[in-house]
Amino acid sequence: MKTHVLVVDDDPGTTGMLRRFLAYEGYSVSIAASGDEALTRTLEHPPDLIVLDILLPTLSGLEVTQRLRAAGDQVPILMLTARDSVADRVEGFEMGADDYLVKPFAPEELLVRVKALLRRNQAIRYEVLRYADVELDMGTRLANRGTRKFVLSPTEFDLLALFLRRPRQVLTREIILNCIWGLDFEGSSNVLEVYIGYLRTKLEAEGEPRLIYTVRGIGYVLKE
Amino acid sequence: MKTHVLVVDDDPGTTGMLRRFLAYEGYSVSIAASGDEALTRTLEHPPDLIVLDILLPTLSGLEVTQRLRAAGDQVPILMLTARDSVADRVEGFEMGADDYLVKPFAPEELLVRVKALLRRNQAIRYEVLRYADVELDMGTRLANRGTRKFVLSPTEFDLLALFLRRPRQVLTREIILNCIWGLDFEGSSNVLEVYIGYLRTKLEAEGEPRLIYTVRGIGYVLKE
DNA sequence: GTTTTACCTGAGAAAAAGCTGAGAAGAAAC
DNA sequence: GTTTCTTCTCAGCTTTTTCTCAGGTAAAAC
Repeated sequence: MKTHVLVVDDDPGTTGMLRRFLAYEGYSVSIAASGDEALTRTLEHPPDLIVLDILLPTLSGLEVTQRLRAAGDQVPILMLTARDSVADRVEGFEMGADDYLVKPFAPEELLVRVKALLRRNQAIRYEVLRYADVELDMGTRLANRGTRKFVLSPTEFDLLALFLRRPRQVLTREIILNCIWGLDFEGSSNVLEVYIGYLRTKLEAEGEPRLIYTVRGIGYVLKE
Repeated sequence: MKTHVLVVDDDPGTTGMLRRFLAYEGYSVSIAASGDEALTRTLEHPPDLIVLDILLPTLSGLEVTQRLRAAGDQVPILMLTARDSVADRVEGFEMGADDYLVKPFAPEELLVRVKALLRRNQAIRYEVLRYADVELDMGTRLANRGTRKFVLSPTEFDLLALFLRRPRQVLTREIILNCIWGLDFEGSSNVLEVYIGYLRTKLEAEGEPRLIYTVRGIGYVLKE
């Protein structure tokens, strides 16, 4: 399946050029000429990347970005600006754009940035964490131990991911609390114990051997 | 092994100050005065974090960042800018810097950001302490003498670590009590003797030769 | 050789740390 | 509006760790 790029611009010259150029480079391309057309197309057929002009009819590129991010859409966005307006650039980043390009630009320059964004995004999207017979797919958010699949709540998921990124390392309670709950000090709460309990019942069900060990007075480890 | 910070600036005043300050805070510090020196040093001995001035001879901080990121290096970068230039800031983030600080800055402020970046990246390096045939892994918290593994309680662990950091050196009872128990004076307690005993039974089990010797009237030594 | 001092060690009390079931409060889905 | 899911707190319980005590042993002093 080809990587799909949505190009949003109201100038037919620009869109035509980008369509030909990106198609030639092996991408499948669709075009939108206005802000709300961009949103509609994104909902109908989510692209892998959006090239988005700032100056658009109906909704500006900034507004499109803002709405997509508000809806939780993480698609990489490459913004195009007519002039090198620092204010626009800053605002764009604030809204959640991932990169910028100033018009006029050389098509090769756009290609470099498109590739960089896709690489960055794919690396994150398709990461699967593994240790022993445990797998955690960061894309689908599914977990399994051997053939047994199980689902995790958001916090359980983050916690397991943290352990899977540092197998065999003892993670101190302090580090875990800080990474997962953002707590800088250890209060009187015992959330951590509770969530370790939750994770164990899911991770070590059906009499499977222990994977999360407690290191008394320090924290916990993931190990065989 | 200490966390390693590379400071890149062409002003000897700044680098000298940062070297002393960061060294005092427990980091190992190296200095580069130009952009390509920074790249060379990073390749030779990858640091855990880079403090990078924007204005540099040969290659600017922005270019250094760009090249490192292009090479797939994910090391956290803290940028220093002479003035609060929004354009520089945006460009810096675009290139892949992780945080920035406007000169002049208070050293404490830098420290806060350095710590935050290191924590975020979890670039905490653990060392393995060794003496004779004893190993103590600070990351996994596993101890072994030769092939025999054993586990230690938190206090036993701290005590053994203290000895392993100063092999062959006599540690006075006063120093040990202060380091491990935070006691400033020697009360009527005999915790120290008890814990030396615990450590010996674990460290010198199965007829292995003595490693912790008592120096009567003074304290204890770790030696062969 | 005896006394004194410092240290060792077994037993067990006290304290700390961690586990788990029950359930309240809030958020999200229906 | 109701139901479900998620997060978090609380309280009782279990386990481990820490520390004290008391009697014993070894080294130094006399």
